[in-house]
Amino acid sequence: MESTVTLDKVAREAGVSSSTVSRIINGTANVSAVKRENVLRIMSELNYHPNVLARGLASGRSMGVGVLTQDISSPFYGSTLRGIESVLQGTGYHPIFISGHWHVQEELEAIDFLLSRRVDGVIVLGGGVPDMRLQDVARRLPVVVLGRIVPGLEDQCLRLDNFAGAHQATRHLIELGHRNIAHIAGEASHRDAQDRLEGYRAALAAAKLPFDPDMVQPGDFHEASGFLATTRLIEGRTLFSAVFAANDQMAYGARLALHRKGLRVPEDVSLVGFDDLPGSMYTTPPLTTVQQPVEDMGRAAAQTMLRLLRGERAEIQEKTVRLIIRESTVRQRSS
Amino acid sequence: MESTVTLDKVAREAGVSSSTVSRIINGTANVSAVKRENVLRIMSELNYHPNVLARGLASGRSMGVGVLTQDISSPFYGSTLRGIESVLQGTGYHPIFISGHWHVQEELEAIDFLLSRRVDGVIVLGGGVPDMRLQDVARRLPVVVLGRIVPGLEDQCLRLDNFAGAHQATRHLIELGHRNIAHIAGEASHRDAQDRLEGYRAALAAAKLPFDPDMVQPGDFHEASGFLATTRLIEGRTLFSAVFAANDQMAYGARLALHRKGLRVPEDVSLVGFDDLPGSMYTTPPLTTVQQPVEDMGRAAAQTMLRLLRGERAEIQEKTVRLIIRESTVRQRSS
DNA sequence: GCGATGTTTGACAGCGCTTTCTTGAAAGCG
DNA sequence: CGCTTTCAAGAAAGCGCTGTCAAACATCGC
Repeated sequence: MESTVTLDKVAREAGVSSSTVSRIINGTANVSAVKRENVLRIMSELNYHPNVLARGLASGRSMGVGVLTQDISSPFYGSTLRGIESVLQGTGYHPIFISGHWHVQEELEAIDFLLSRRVDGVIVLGGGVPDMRLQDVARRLPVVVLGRIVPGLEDQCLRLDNFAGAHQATRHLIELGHRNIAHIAGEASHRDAQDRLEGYRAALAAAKLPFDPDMVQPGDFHEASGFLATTRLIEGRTLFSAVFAANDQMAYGARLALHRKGLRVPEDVSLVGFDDLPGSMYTTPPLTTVQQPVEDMGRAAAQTMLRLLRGERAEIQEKTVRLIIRESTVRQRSS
Repeated sequence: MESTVTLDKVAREAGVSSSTVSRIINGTANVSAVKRENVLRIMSELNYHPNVLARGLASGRSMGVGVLTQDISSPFYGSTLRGIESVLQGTGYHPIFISGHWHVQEELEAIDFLLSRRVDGVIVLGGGVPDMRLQDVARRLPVVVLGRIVPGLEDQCLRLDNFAGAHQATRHLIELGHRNIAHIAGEASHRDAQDRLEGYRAALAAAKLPFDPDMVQPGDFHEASGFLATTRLIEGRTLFSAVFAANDQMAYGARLALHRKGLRVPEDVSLVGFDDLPGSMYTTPPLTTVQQPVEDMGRAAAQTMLRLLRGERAEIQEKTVRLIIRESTVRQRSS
């Protein structure tokens, strides 16, 4: 095994000083064409790859962007990560992903980890890290936050209008003639879940429909909870002709519960989700849902981060949600 | 903003040398209890966090494990990453994920990237990096490979028996009385896809059923290709009562195509997938599929990596696939 | 042809940590 | 009591790179 090739070795081999090689690599200053050619040739001959650690230590910039996500395997966050990755690609910066699993303690540790890793910036996806901690971190390096608004960092936060999305979804059902619309709520402690519930209630109110607490079943954003919630709904005494689930995963669960009970979608019950996961286009029937441009948001976050890293002002443009009407919703049969 | 707290600062504050502080942090040598207490106290008072870059540079170990995946947002790889993450958690090592997108060139660059990042080990998930390159890398640092067998590195490779899985899946359909079983193949260049096709053929042969090339439709492991393949199948002249898709995502697509054409699953057509993605339990009907213990494999890979990093021998235990019979397959009605 | 600019290049001091080597003190021994 | 052994603790030399500074060299105008 050849011992590691260092910049010094390249310099010696090329008969120039290490500074010169460094300059060639970084384009920090002019270097005569002859030397440049020569050094570049030797670099590739020796298969030289700069030591990122040393570079980071010397320059103070690690070229890493910390990304605090919640669950790397979640379809929802996955798309966002992909968006971030694709923007950072080729910029010299690299994302470092770490998951908090919706666990404040873990998230805090993750942030410490990223800081000790000397990342140049941090992108935070949702989660429950106290605002104060984020403000703190933001004082030291660029921070971009997705999915929540941190006071004082408004310019670097991107949040979707969950309220509007839920409102649209519910109104869509109302316009189709549904009067008894159930809602499967998300994890009650999540801001997103609260907003979606509010959107649902507001849409009912706007249509002068009564709000029935029994029509709202708690869930936790996972399939199983959607299944259970729907089962409770069916077995309960209240009648419903439509279900609005606070996210697609719970809508999947609901779909199965309805199927189990012999209820057809959309003939017997209309179903709407939220998120527009990649798979929602391929459920049977394809799911009507509120599209969150997740990958887009990831891209926007990364772009904003790049701007901040360049010392420019953050300039994060609002993303809007959009109801995607597919085949899980249909006009209520006049009964 | 307080300037960064360095080890030296802690040492000065505590009235000891930096060596001593280092020793306390790393437990490299004995330090009198009094000093230790004092230093630890000061460390937390100053909120000191070691600079990982400097540490890596000095010690030669970055405490990072490179993970070359293909698509960070894929449900399949996502679970594996999660497994890796969970095992590494708390060991001091940290995964650094990078995606190759099934693009040899990108994968090669990703490996270079990881090496320049001075990771202490590399876990490779499938992909098309030439064996030679991996053998090369393995000469320099621990390598664990999932999803393929690299000659010379057999001990550090973990591959599932795709052939057996496909064989089981197909046999299951045959045992249910199906005689005309179609197959939606995966990306032809993937070893996994080839093996699954072989398993399918072998099962047919074992049952003395004829192999009809028209019954095999090409796909690319994504939903859309499953949809298209199935549409072709339905519109083609060959009759079939069951479909075995080379992965779950294509099975989802197939499911929808059948639905569109008014064919019911499983009443009219039985459907089997491969992978057992988290969502497959919640499709309608729940999908019969071959379970790959993906998260498990991720864990196994990470554990093996840890062993290698400790200088122990790799000892990667075989994982087996298992057919999960759910509700998308049913006995062929005697016609 | 000479001083005044401007540009390329090398020497060298860190970046924050680990680790070897050394020292000094305490402990052990006959 | 004088010696060796043991062990905690400090000094100092890097790890591989960047970036400042100043020297060296080339270019130009008059």
